[in-house]
Amino acid sequence: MPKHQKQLSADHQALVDQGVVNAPDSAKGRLLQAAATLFKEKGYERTTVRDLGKAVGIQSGSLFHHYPNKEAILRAVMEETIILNTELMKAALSQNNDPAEKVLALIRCELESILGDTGAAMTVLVYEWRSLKEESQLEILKLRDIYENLWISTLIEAKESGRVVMDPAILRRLLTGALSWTVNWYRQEGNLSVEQLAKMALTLAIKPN
Amino acid sequence: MPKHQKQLSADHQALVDQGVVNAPDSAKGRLLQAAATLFKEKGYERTTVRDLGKAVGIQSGSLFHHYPNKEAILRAVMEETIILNTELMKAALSQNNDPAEKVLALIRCELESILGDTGAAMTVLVYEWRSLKEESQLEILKLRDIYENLWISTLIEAKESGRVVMDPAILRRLLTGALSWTVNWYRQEGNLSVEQLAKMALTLAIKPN
DNA sequence: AAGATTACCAAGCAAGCGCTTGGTTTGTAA
DNA sequence: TTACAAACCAAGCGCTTGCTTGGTAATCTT
Repeated sequence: MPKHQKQLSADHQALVDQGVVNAPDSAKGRLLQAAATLFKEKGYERTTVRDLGKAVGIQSGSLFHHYPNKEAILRAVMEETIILNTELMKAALSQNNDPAEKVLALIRCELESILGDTGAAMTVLVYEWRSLKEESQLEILKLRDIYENLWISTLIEAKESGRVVMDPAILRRLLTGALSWTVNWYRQEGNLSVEQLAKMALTLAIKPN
Repeated sequence: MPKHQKQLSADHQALVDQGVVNAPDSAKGRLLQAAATLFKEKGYERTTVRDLGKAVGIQSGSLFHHYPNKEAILRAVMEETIILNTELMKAALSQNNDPAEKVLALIRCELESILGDTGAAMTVLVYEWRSLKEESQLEILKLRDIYENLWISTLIEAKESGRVVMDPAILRRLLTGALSWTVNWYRQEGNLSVEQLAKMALTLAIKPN
Protein backbone atom coordinates (compact mmCIF):
# COMPACT_ATOMS: atom_id res chain seq x y z
CA MET A 1 0.00 0.00 0.00
CA PRO A 2 1.87 3.08 -1.28
CA LYS A 3 1.99 6.04 1.05
CA HIS A 4 2.31 9.26 -0.89
CA GLN A 5 -0.55 8.68 -3.26
CA LYS A 6 -3.66 10.75 -3.62
CA GLN A 7 -6.57 9.25 -1.75
CA LEU A 8 -9.31 7.89 -3.97
CA SER A 9 -12.96 8.23 -3.16
CA ALA A 10 -14.56 5.08 -1.75
CA ASP A 11 -16.59 4.62 -4.93
CA HIS A 12 -13.52 5.00 -7.10
CA GLN A 13 -11.51 2.56 -5.00
CA ALA A 14 -14.31 0.00 -5.22
CA LEU A 15 -14.19 0.14 -9.02
CA VAL A 16 -10.43 -0.36 -8.94
CA ASP A 17 -10.81 -3.35 -6.61
CA GLN A 18 -13.38 -4.87 -8.94
CA GLY A 19 -10.94 -4.47 -11.81
CA VAL A 20 -13.41 -2.33 -13.73
CA VAL A 21 -11.04 0.63 -14.03
CA ASN A 22 -7.27 0.89 -13.78
CA ALA A 23 -5.71 2.30 -10.63
CA PRO A 24 -4.46 5.83 -11.35
CA ASP A 25 -0.97 4.91 -10.12
CA SER A 26 -0.65 1.79 -12.30
CA ALA A 27 1.17 1.87 -15.61
CA LYS A 28 -2.04 1.77 -17.60
CA GLY A 29 -3.71 4.27 -15.30
CA ARG A 30 -0.93 6.80 -15.73
CA LEU A 31 -1.01 6.29 -19.47
CA LEU A 32 -4.74 6.96 -19.58
CA GLN A 33 -4.38 10.07 -17.46
CA ALA A 34 -1.60 11.39 -19.70
CA ALA A 35 -3.60 10.49 -22.79
CA ALA A 36 -6.66 12.32 -21.50
CA THR A 37 -4.60 15.43 -20.81
CA LEU A 38 -2.94 15.40 -24.22
CA PHE A 39 -6.13 14.57 -26.09
CA LYS A 40 -7.85 17.47 -24.38
CA GLU A 41 -5.06 19.95 -25.00
CA LYS A 42 -4.14 19.09 -28.57
CA GLY A 43 -6.96 16.87 -29.74
CA TYR A 44 -6.76 13.15 -30.47
CA GLU A 45 -5.57 13.50 -34.06
CA ARG A 46 -2.80 15.97 -33.29
CA THR A 47 -1.52 13.84 -30.43
CA THR A 48 1.00 11.33 -31.77
CA VAL A 49 1.95 8.04 -30.19
CA ARG A 50 5.38 9.62 -29.72
CA ASP A 51 3.77 12.36 -27.62
CA LEU A 52 2.03 9.73 -25.53
CA GLY A 53 5.21 7.74 -25.02
CA LYS A 54 7.15 10.79 -23.98
CA ALA A 55 4.43 11.79 -21.51
CA VAL A 56 4.72 8.51 -19.61
CA GLY A 57 8.46 8.03 -20.17
CA ILE A 58 8.49 5.06 -22.55
CA GLN A 59 9.14 4.53 -26.24
CA SER A 60 6.20 5.03 -28.57
CA GLY A 61 6.34 1.42 -29.71
CA SER A 62 6.00 0.17 -26.14
CA LEU A 63 2.51 1.61 -25.95
CA PHE A 64 1.32 -1.21 -28.15
CA HIS A 65 2.20 -3.70 -25.48
CA HIS A 66 -0.60 -2.21 -23.37
CA TYR A 67 -3.13 -1.37 -26.05
CA PRO A 68 -3.50 -2.84 -29.54
CA ASN A 69 -3.70 0.55 -31.25
CA LYS A 70 -4.07 4.25 -30.65
CA GLU A 71 -7.83 4.25 -30.90
CA ALA A 72 -8.08 1.70 -28.09
CA ILE A 73 -6.37 4.21 -25.81
CA LEU A 74 -8.96 6.84 -26.64
CA ARG A 75 -11.71 4.33 -26.09
CA ALA A 76 -10.28 3.27 -22.71
CA VAL A 77 -10.10 6.91 -21.61
CA MET A 78 -13.76 7.35 -22.45
CA GLU A 79 -14.94 4.07 -20.96
CA GLU A 80 -13.21 4.57 -17.65
CA THR A 81 -14.42 8.09 -17.14
CA ILE A 82 -18.03 7.33 -17.93
CA ILE A 83 -18.07 4.24 -15.71
CA LEU A 84 -16.54 6.20 -12.86
CA ASN A 85 -18.88 9.14 -13.20
CA THR A 86 -21.95 6.94 -13.45
CA GLU A 87 -21.03 5.48 -10.05
CA LEU A 88 -20.45 8.93 -8.58
CA MET A 89 -23.86 10.06 -9.81
CA LYS A 90 -25.58 7.02 -8.36
CA ALA A 91 -23.95 7.74 -5.02
CA ALA A 92 -24.97 11.39 -5.15
CA LEU A 93 -28.58 10.50 -5.97
CA SER A 94 -28.82 8.04 -3.08
CA GLN A 95 -28.04 10.84 -0.64
CA ASN A 96 -30.98 13.02 -1.66
CA ASN A 97 -34.74 12.60 -1.66
CA ASP A 98 -36.24 15.91 -2.69
CA PRO A 99 -36.57 16.04 -6.50
CA ALA A 100 -35.05 19.51 -6.77
CA GLU A 101 -32.18 18.45 -4.51
CA LYS A 102 -31.61 15.45 -6.73
CA VAL A 103 -31.35 17.63 -9.81
CA LEU A 104 -28.90 19.87 -8.01
CA ALA A 105 -26.89 16.81 -7.00
CA LEU A 106 -26.66 15.70 -10.62
CA ILE A 107 -25.64 19.14 -11.80
CA ARG A 108 -23.00 19.40 -9.08
CA CYS A 109 -21.74 15.92 -9.86
CA GLU A 110 -21.42 16.58 -13.57
CA LEU A 111 -19.74 19.94 -13.01
CA GLU A 112 -17.24 18.40 -10.62
CA SER A 113 -16.48 15.72 -13.20
CA ILE A 114 -15.97 18.29 -15.92
CA LEU A 115 -14.05 20.84 -13.87
CA GLY A 116 -12.17 18.53 -11.50
CA ASP A 117 -9.62 15.75 -11.76
CA THR A 118 -11.44 13.79 -14.44
CA GLY A 119 -12.11 16.93 -16.44
CA ALA A 120 -9.65 16.13 -19.19
CA ALA A 121 -11.20 12.71 -19.77
CA MET A 122 -14.73 14.16 -19.66
CA THR A 123 -13.79 16.76 -22.24
CA VAL A 124 -12.34 14.07 -24.46
CA LEU A 125 -15.56 12.11 -24.10
CA VAL A 126 -17.51 15.08 -25.39
CA TYR A 127 -15.22 16.44 -28.08
CA GLU A 128 -13.45 13.42 -29.56
CA TRP A 129 -16.47 11.27 -30.27
CA ARG A 130 -15.90 11.41 -34.03
CA SER A 131 -12.45 9.89 -33.70
CA LEU A 132 -13.87 6.58 -32.48
CA LYS A 133 -14.65 3.97 -35.08
CA GLU A 134 -18.32 3.05 -35.24
CA GLU A 135 -17.95 -0.18 -33.29
CA SER A 136 -16.38 1.67 -30.38
CA GLN A 137 -19.05 4.36 -30.52
CA LEU A 138 -21.74 1.73 -30.08
CA GLU A 139 -19.96 0.26 -27.05
CA ILE A 140 -19.53 3.65 -25.37
CA LEU A 141 -23.12 4.51 -26.25
CA LYS A 142 -24.34 1.65 -24.09
CA LEU A 143 -22.51 3.15 -21.14
CA ARG A 144 -23.80 6.62 -21.92
CA ASP A 145 -27.35 5.32 -22.00
CA ILE A 146 -27.03 4.13 -18.42
CA TYR A 147 -25.62 7.50 -17.43
CA GLU A 148 -28.31 9.44 -19.26
CA ASN A 149 -31.09 7.31 -17.80
CA LEU A 150 -30.11 8.54 -14.36
CA TRP A 151 -30.59 12.07 -15.58
CA ILE A 152 -33.83 11.51 -17.42
CA SER A 153 -35.55 9.61 -14.63
CA THR A 154 -34.53 12.27 -12.13
CA LEU A 155 -35.88 15.04 -14.35
CA ILE A 156 -39.12 13.14 -14.86
CA GLU A 157 -39.49 12.93 -11.09
CA ALA A 158 -38.87 16.65 -10.82
CA LYS A 159 -41.46 17.36 -13.49
CA GLU A 160 -44.04 15.19 -11.73
CA SER A 161 -43.41 17.14 -8.56
CA GLY A 162 -44.13 20.33 -10.46
CA ARG A 163 -40.69 21.86 -10.17
CA VAL A 164 -39.84 21.37 -13.84
CA VAL A 165 -41.95 22.68 -16.71
CA MET A 166 -40.00 21.74 -19.82
CA ASP A 167 -39.92 18.36 -21.49
CA PRO A 168 -37.27 16.36 -19.59
CA ALA A 169 -35.49 15.06 -22.70
CA ILE A 170 -35.09 18.54 -24.15
CA LEU A 171 -34.16 20.04 -20.81
CA ARG A 172 -31.45 17.43 -20.38
CA ARG A 173 -30.03 18.21 -23.79
CA LEU A 174 -29.94 21.93 -23.14
CA LEU A 175 -28.30 21.27 -19.79
CA THR A 176 -25.77 18.90 -21.33
CA GLY A 177 -24.59 21.69 -23.56
CA ALA A 178 -24.60 24.35 -20.88
CA LEU A 179 -22.63 22.20 -18.43
CA SER A 180 -20.13 20.67 -20.82
CA TRP A 181 -19.33 24.08 -22.26
CA THR A 182 -18.10 25.28 -18.86
CA VAL A 183 -14.83 23.54 -19.59
CA ASN A 184 -14.15 26.31 -22.08
CA TRP A 185 -14.51 29.21 -19.69
CA TYR A 186 -14.69 28.23 -16.01
CA ARG A 187 -11.49 28.63 -14.00
CA GLN A 188 -11.16 27.21 -10.50
CA GLU A 189 -8.95 30.06 -9.40
CA GLY A 190 -11.66 32.66 -10.07
CA ASN A 191 -14.13 33.87 -7.46
CA LEU A 192 -17.01 31.69 -8.61
CA SER A 193 -17.17 28.34 -6.85
CA VAL A 194 -18.40 25.18 -8.51
CA GLU A 195 -21.20 25.08 -5.95
CA GLN A 196 -22.33 28.60 -6.87
CA LEU A 197 -22.20 27.70 -10.53
CA ALA A 198 -24.24 24.55 -9.89
CA LYS A 199 -26.93 26.60 -8.17
CA MET A 200 -27.03 29.02 -11.07
CA ALA A 201 -27.42 26.17 -13.51
CA LEU A 202 -30.22 24.82 -11.32
CA THR A 203 -32.13 28.07 -11.70
CA LEU A 204 -32.14 27.49 -15.44
CA ALA A 205 -33.85 24.16 -15.00
CA ILE A 206 -36.11 24.55 -11.99
CA LYS A 207 -38.92 26.90 -11.09
CA PRO A 208 -38.42 28.92 -7.91
CA ASN A 209 -40.38 27.32 -5.10
CA MET B 1 -26.95 37.32 -62.93
CA PRO B 2 -27.33 33.51 -62.79
CA LYS B 3 -30.84 32.21 -62.68
CA HIS B 4 -30.98 28.87 -60.92
CA GLN B 5 -29.14 29.93 -57.79
CA LYS B 6 -30.49 30.01 -54.29
CA GLN B 7 -31.59 33.48 -53.28
CA LEU B 8 -29.37 35.10 -50.68
CA SER B 9 -30.74 37.23 -47.90
CA ALA B 10 -30.36 40.96 -48.44
CA ASP B 11 -27.79 41.16 -45.64
CA HIS B 12 -25.80 38.30 -47.12
CA GLN B 13 -25.88 39.79 -50.61
CA ALA B 14 -24.68 43.12 -49.25
CA LEU B 15 -21.62 41.44 -47.73
CA VAL B 16 -20.88 39.72 -51.03
CA ASP B 17 -21.17 43.03 -52.89
CA GLN B 18 -18.78 44.66 -50.43
CA GLY B 19 -16.29 41.87 -51.07
CA VAL B 20 -16.28 40.93 -47.39
CA VAL B 21 -17.34 37.33 -48.01
CA ASN B 22 -17.15 35.12 -51.11
CA ALA B 23 -20.29 34.47 -53.12
CA PRO B 24 -21.48 30.92 -52.42
CA ASP B 25 -21.47 30.10 -56.15
CA SER B 26 -17.92 31.33 -56.75
CA ALA B 27 -14.99 28.92 -56.84
CA LYS B 28 -13.77 30.02 -53.44
CA GLY B 29 -17.27 30.05 -52.00
CA ARG B 30 -17.93 26.49 -53.08
CA LEU B 31 -14.61 25.41 -51.66
CA LEU B 32 -15.43 26.97 -48.31
CA GLN B 33 -18.85 25.35 -48.22
CA ALA B 34 -17.36 21.95 -49.01
CA ALA B 35 -14.62 22.49 -46.46
CA ALA B 36 -17.13 23.40 -43.77
CA THR B 37 -19.14 20.27 -44.48
CA LEU B 38 -16.09 17.99 -44.42
CA PHE B 39 -14.55 19.66 -41.38
CA LYS B 40 -17.81 19.21 -39.52
CA GLU B 41 -18.28 15.59 -40.53
CA LYS B 42 -14.75 14.27 -40.17
CA GLY B 43 -12.96 16.99 -38.26
CA TYR B 44 -10.27 19.29 -39.62
CA GLU B 45 -7.35 16.97 -38.95
CA ARG B 46 -8.95 13.92 -40.52
CA THR B 47 -9.93 15.88 -43.62
CA THR B 48 -7.08 15.75 -46.14
CA VAL B 49 -6.40 18.21 -48.90
CA ARG B 50 -7.17 15.32 -51.24
CA ASP B 51 -10.64 15.07 -49.69
CA LEU B 52 -11.12 18.79 -50.21
CA GLY B 53 -9.97 18.63 -53.80
CA LYS B 54 -12.25 15.75 -54.60
CA ALA B 55 -15.22 17.53 -53.02
CA VAL B 56 -14.89 20.49 -55.38
CA GLY B 57 -13.64 18.52 -58.36
CA ILE B 58 -10.04 19.67 -58.62
CA GLN B 59 -6.63 18.23 -57.82
CA SER B 60 -5.45 18.63 -54.24
CA GLY B 61 -2.47 20.71 -55.33
CA SER B 62 -4.74 23.19 -57.08
CA LEU B 63 -6.20 24.21 -53.74
CA PHE B 64 -3.01 26.08 -52.99
CA HIS B 65 -3.67 28.40 -55.85
CA HIS B 66 -6.62 29.76 -53.86
CA TYR B 67 -5.27 29.53 -50.31
CA PRO B 68 -1.64 29.42 -49.14
CA ASN B 69 -2.17 26.41 -46.89
CA LYS B 70 -4.79 24.17 -45.35
CA GLU B 71 -5.11 26.20 -42.17
CA ALA B 72 -6.01 29.30 -44.17
CA ILE B 73 -9.04 27.43 -45.50
CA LEU B 74 -10.19 26.65 -41.98
CA ARG B 75 -9.64 30.24 -40.99
CA ALA B 76 -11.61 31.52 -43.97
CA VAL B 77 -14.53 29.22 -43.10
CA MET B 78 -14.59 30.64 -39.60
CA GLU B 79 -14.15 34.28 -40.58
CA GLU B 80 -16.90 34.27 -43.15
CA THR B 81 -19.45 32.59 -40.95
CA ILE B 82 -18.89 34.86 -37.99
CA ILE B 83 -18.98 38.00 -40.12
CA LEU B 84 -22.19 36.87 -41.75
CA ASN B 85 -23.88 35.90 -38.52
CA THR B 86 -22.88 39.10 -36.80
CA GLU B 87 -24.71 41.00 -39.53
CA LEU B 88 -27.76 38.78 -39.21
CA MET B 89 -27.87 39.37 -35.46
CA LYS B 90 -27.60 43.12 -35.88
CA ALA B 91 -30.50 43.03 -38.31
CA ALA B 92 -32.58 40.89 -35.94
CA LEU B 93 -31.92 43.23 -33.02
CA SER B 94 -32.94 46.30 -34.99
CA GLN B 95 -36.38 44.81 -35.52
CA ASN B 96 -37.18 44.47 -31.82
CA ASN B 97 -37.46 46.88 -28.92
CA ASP B 98 -38.68 44.90 -25.91
CA PRO B 99 -35.68 43.46 -24.00
CA ALA B 100 -37.18 39.99 -23.75
CA GLU B 101 -38.05 40.05 -27.43
CA LYS B 102 -34.47 41.04 -28.21
CA VAL B 103 -33.13 38.07 -26.27
CA LEU B 104 -35.51 35.79 -28.12
CA ALA B 105 -34.36 37.31 -31.41
CA LEU B 106 -30.74 36.53 -30.57
CA ILE B 107 -31.55 32.98 -29.53
CA ARG B 108 -33.54 32.40 -32.70
CA CYS B 109 -30.81 33.91 -34.81
CA GLU B 110 -28.08 31.76 -33.27
CA LEU B 111 -30.18 28.62 -33.53
CA GLU B 112 -30.92 29.30 -37.18
CA SER B 113 -27.20 29.77 -37.82
CA ILE B 114 -26.34 26.54 -36.07
CA LEU B 115 -29.17 24.43 -37.46
CA GLY B 116 -29.57 25.98 -40.90
CA ASP B 117 -27.44 26.47 -44.01
CA THR B 118 -24.41 27.85 -42.21
CA GLY B 119 -24.60 25.14 -39.56
CA ALA B 120 -21.56 23.25 -40.76
CA ALA B 121 -19.41 26.36 -40.62
CA MET B 122 -20.80 27.35 -37.20
CA THR B 123 -20.01 23.90 -35.85
CA VAL B 124 -16.48 24.16 -37.21
CA LEU B 125 -16.14 27.53 -35.51
CA VAL B 126 -17.01 25.96 -32.18
CA TYR B 127 -15.25 22.61 -32.39
CA GLU B 128 -12.10 23.25 -34.44
CA TRP B 129 -10.75 26.22 -32.54
CA ARG B 130 -7.67 24.31 -31.38
CA SER B 131 -6.61 23.61 -34.96
CA LEU B 132 -5.98 27.28 -35.63
CA LYS B 133 -2.50 28.60 -35.00
CA GLU B 134 -2.37 31.25 -32.33
CA GLU B 135 -2.13 34.16 -34.73
CA SER B 136 -5.32 33.09 -36.46
CA GLN B 137 -7.07 32.57 -33.14
CA LEU B 138 -6.35 36.17 -32.19
CA GLU B 139 -7.76 37.44 -35.48
CA ILE B 140 -10.95 35.41 -35.16
CA LEU B 141 -11.22 36.44 -31.53
CA LYS B 142 -11.56 40.07 -32.57
CA LEU B 143 -14.57 39.13 -34.69
CA ARG B 144 -16.04 37.00 -31.90
CA ASP B 145 -15.75 39.89 -29.49
CA ILE B 146 -17.97 42.02 -31.70
CA TYR B 147 -20.48 39.18 -31.90
CA GLU B 148 -20.42 38.54 -28.15
CA ASN B 149 -20.82 42.21 -27.36
CA LEU B 150 -24.18 42.17 -29.10
CA TRP B 151 -25.23 39.37 -26.77
CA ILE B 152 -23.85 40.86 -23.57
CA SER B 153 -25.30 44.31 -24.09
CA THR B 154 -28.69 42.83 -24.87
CA LEU B 155 -28.62 40.67 -21.75
CA ILE B 156 -27.58 43.66 -19.62
CA GLU B 157 -30.59 45.52 -20.98
CA ALA B 158 -32.81 42.60 -20.09
CA LYS B 159 -31.39 42.46 -16.60
CA GLU B 160 -31.97 46.18 -16.08
CA SER B 161 -35.56 45.67 -17.13
CA GLY B 162 -35.90 43.00 -14.46
CA ARG B 163 -36.49 40.08 -16.79
CA VAL B 164 -33.11 38.50 -16.15
CA VAL B 165 -31.78 37.57 -12.73
CA MET B 166 -28.45 35.92 -13.40
CA ASP B 167 -25.18 37.67 -14.15
CA PRO B 168 -25.27 38.39 -17.92
CA ALA B 169 -21.75 37.09 -18.59
CA ILE B 170 -22.45 33.76 -16.93
CA LEU B 171 -25.88 33.49 -18.47
CA ARG B 172 -24.40 34.04 -21.91
CA ARG B 173 -21.85 31.30 -21.34
CA LEU B 174 -24.44 28.81 -20.19
CA LEU B 175 -26.59 29.73 -23.19
CA THR B 176 -23.66 29.42 -25.56
CA GLY B 177 -23.22 25.83 -24.48
CA ALA B 178 -26.90 24.97 -24.52
CA LEU B 179 -27.42 26.42 -28.01
CA SER B 180 -24.26 25.18 -29.67
CA TRP B 181 -24.88 21.68 -28.34
CA THR B 182 -28.16 21.51 -30.29
CA VAL B 183 -26.12 20.63 -33.37
CA ASN B 184 -25.54 17.24 -31.77
CA TRP B 185 -29.16 16.30 -31.32
CA TYR B 186 -31.65 18.58 -33.09
CA ARG B 187 -33.07 17.31 -36.38
CA GLN B 188 -35.12 19.57 -38.67
CA GLU B 189 -37.29 16.69 -39.79
CA GLY B 190 -38.56 16.08 -36.23
CA ASN B 191 -41.73 17.60 -34.82
CA LEU B 192 -39.97 20.34 -32.86
CA SER B 193 -39.56 23.57 -34.80
CA VAL B 194 -36.61 25.88 -34.37
CA GLU B 195 -39.03 28.53 -33.19
CA GLN B 196 -40.40 26.25 -30.47
CA LEU B 197 -36.89 25.36 -29.43
CA ALA B 198 -35.94 29.03 -29.29
CA LYS B 199 -38.86 29.75 -26.98
CA MET B 200 -37.86 26.88 -24.72
CA ALA B 201 -34.33 28.21 -24.54
CA LEU B 202 -35.76 31.60 -23.70
CA THR B 203 -37.52 30.18 -20.65
CA LEU B 204 -34.13 29.10 -19.34
CA ALA B 205 -32.88 32.65 -19.45
CA ILE B 206 -35.86 34.83 -18.69
CA LYS B 207 -38.32 35.06 -15.83
CA PRO B 208 -41.98 34.59 -16.74
CA ASN B 209 -43.63 37.98 -16.93
C1' DA C 1 17.16 -20.02 -7.44
C1' DA C 2 14.67 -21.20 -11.73
C1' DG C 3 11.41 -20.39 -14.86
C1' DA C 4 7.88 -17.87 -16.87
C1' DT C 5 5.66 -13.80 -17.82
C1' DT C 6 5.37 -8.99 -18.27
C1' DA C 7 7.34 -4.64 -19.57
C1' DC C 8 10.11 -2.36 -22.22
C1' DC C 9 13.87 -0.60 -26.03
C1' DA C 10 16.03 0.33 -30.62
C1' DA C 11 15.30 0.41 -35.17
C1' DG C 12 12.71 1.00 -38.98
C1' DC C 13 8.86 0.06 -42.54
C1' DA C 14 4.86 1.23 -45.38
C1' DA C 15 1.48 4.49 -46.01
C1' DG C 16 -0.39 8.91 -45.97
C1' DC C 17 0.29 13.69 -45.18
C1' DG C 18 0.72 18.88 -46.69
C1' DC C 19 2.66 21.17 -50.10
C1' DT C 20 5.78 22.30 -54.42
C1' DT C 21 6.98 22.27 -59.09
C1' DG C 22 6.76 22.87 -64.10
C1' DG C 23 3.82 22.92 -67.50
C1' DT C 24 -1.03 23.17 -69.84
C1' DT C 25 -5.74 24.88 -70.41
C1' DT C 26 -9.23 28.36 -69.87
C1' DG C 27 -11.08 32.90 -69.49
C1' DT C 28 -10.63 38.00 -70.44
C1' DA C 29 -9.68 42.12 -72.67
C1' DA C 30 -7.55 45.01 -76.28
C1' DT D 1 -5.86 37.56 -83.23
C1' DT D 2 -2.87 38.22 -79.78
C1' DA D 3 -1.32 38.74 -75.12
C1' DC D 4 -1.62 37.78 -70.47
C1' DA D 5 -3.16 36.25 -66.18
C1' DA D 6 -5.91 33.10 -63.57
C1' DA D 7 -7.16 28.31 -62.91
C1' DC D 8 -5.91 24.02 -63.07
C1' DC D 9 -3.26 19.15 -63.80
C1' DA D 10 0.25 15.43 -63.19
C1' DA D 11 3.81 14.05 -60.66
C1' DG D 12 6.21 13.57 -56.79
C1' DC D 13 9.25 15.27 -52.70
C1' DG D 14 10.26 15.28 -47.91
C1' DC D 15 8.41 14.32 -43.74
C1' DT D 16 5.46 12.35 -40.13
C1' DT D 17 2.37 8.94 -38.91
C1' DG D 18 0.74 4.49 -36.56
C1' DC D 19 2.52 0.34 -35.91
C1' DT D 20 5.81 -4.01 -36.22
C1' DT D 21 9.74 -6.65 -35.22
C1' DG D 22 13.32 -9.07 -32.66
C1' DG D 23 15.55 -8.86 -28.75
C1' DT D 24 16.63 -7.46 -23.65
C1' DA D 25 15.61 -6.16 -18.77
C1' DA D 26 12.66 -6.28 -14.96
C1' DT D 27 9.14 -8.53 -12.13
C1' DC D 28 6.50 -12.23 -10.33
C1' DT D 29 5.60 -17.21 -9.02
C1' DT D 30 6.72 -21.40 -7.08
